[in-house]
Amino acid sequence: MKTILVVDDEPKIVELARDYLEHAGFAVVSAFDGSEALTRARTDAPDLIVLDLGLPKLDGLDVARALRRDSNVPIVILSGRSDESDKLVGLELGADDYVTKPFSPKELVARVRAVLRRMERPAPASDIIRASDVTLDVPRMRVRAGERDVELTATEFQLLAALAREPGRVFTRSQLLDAVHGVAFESYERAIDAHVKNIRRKLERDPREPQYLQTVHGVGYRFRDDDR
Amino acid sequence: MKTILVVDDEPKIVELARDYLEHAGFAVVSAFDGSEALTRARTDAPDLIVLDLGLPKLDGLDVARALRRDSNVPIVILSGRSDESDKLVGLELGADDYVTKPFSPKELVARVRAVLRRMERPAPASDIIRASDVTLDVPRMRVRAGERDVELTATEFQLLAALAREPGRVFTRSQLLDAVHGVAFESYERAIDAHVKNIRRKLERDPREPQYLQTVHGVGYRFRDDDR
DNA sequence: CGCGGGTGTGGAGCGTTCGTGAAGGCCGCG
DNA sequence: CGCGGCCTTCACGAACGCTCCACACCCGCG
Repeated sequence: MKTILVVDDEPKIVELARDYLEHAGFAVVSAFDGSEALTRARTDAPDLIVLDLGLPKLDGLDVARALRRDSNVPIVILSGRSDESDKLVGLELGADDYVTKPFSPKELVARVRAVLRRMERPAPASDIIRASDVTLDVPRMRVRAGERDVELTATEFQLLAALAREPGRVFTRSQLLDAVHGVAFESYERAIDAHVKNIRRKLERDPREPQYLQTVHGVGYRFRDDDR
Repeated sequence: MKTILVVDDEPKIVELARDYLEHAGFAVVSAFDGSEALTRARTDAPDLIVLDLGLPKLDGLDVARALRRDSNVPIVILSGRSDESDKLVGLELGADDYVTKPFSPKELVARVRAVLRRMERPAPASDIIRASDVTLDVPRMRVRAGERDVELTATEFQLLAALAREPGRVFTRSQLLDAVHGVAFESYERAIDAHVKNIRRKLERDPREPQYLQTVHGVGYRFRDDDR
């Protein structure tokens, strides 16, 4: 269950928010001034913070800044006046959403839900290729080998993706050319060798002893298949 | 002029509310039990409903649920008992506000006004995009990078928003054109380059070493992804 | 063990893609 | 009707990376 920290100096606002948020299935903790907010943020580790800007003593802006310094917990701003809020809200402190008073509690709940949903982005599984300890993130065009990030060019990425999609399967140079360009692009097949060389240089720990991209003499290349 | 439907089985309450609401410039229709309330809600299409929970026959709760099924007309609950149970129940069915009896008619008017005001503004569709230390306030079309405010044109803003919504993801020029114009607007794809150049000039600390808008050679562009 | 074809590698060449400044055109505003 | 923004388009130079080559090395087979 997600925990929400509600910060406002007006108890009625806090209670209204608490009612609706708890009813929506959240656990709610509250704070009535800035320093209390910072303490609670540390101790209760909320998943999201609803923060009023007009706080006594420590202003909401300062609270937000302080929070941002060592965490990026999502923040939903409650801004008092809608005119003043124009300049301050969100921008200066990196809030994730804001609601202007007077607010509908239903809207608050909706925005809290929306922000939380936005935060969890587990990247669609189908767009991720895993093979051995190498991970390809296709939409981001990124590669990780173990703990290292690897920078590949577009063609190198496509070539590696084609191989890693079916670990163990052997691909001929011609097949790999097809994967890299569209279909039937006539060219020097040994260009593949050059790409493999460059991928190995960036991907392999010891390029002279390739672990991932294996050569199949007289046929082509394959990606290492762990369970075999 | 706005029409308010007042539902209560006690005529004195209805009259009290009617007096004050009409005086405040609303048209008022009334109903004294649940089924009448549903009929009037359909025929008179009120802009807001003031609903007592303790009704004979068809309970206020059931009325509210029935109303919610095919409309989202705002509802202000009049709860007889001041204990918490009614309040929670009211929340359950998505009331927009509640007033506990005995109530001050002035307070009722104030709440009705507040709820209607909220409804008019179709919820300041606040949407904030945060990526790296760049914040976009979409409804206000504002951008802030670190401590600096950045002025962008409409097209530049949309382009940046599209990229920053999914940090790290690589977009082709064609996809970005779609994001900027409607669907499939035919034009020179490299117009995107010009926009990227202009955004960089305003956004980046050193436009020759872009931190935020990264180019992916042969593919397109992406927004920096801090946490990989 | 020797031979031939296949593969690894560094580097050069060159086409493609990108960055940039500037010019043209559209549109809204005064 | 003129002016100023803004988007688009173009041209040119620079950067990038794909291709291709030359040569060394390796493997497999007779």
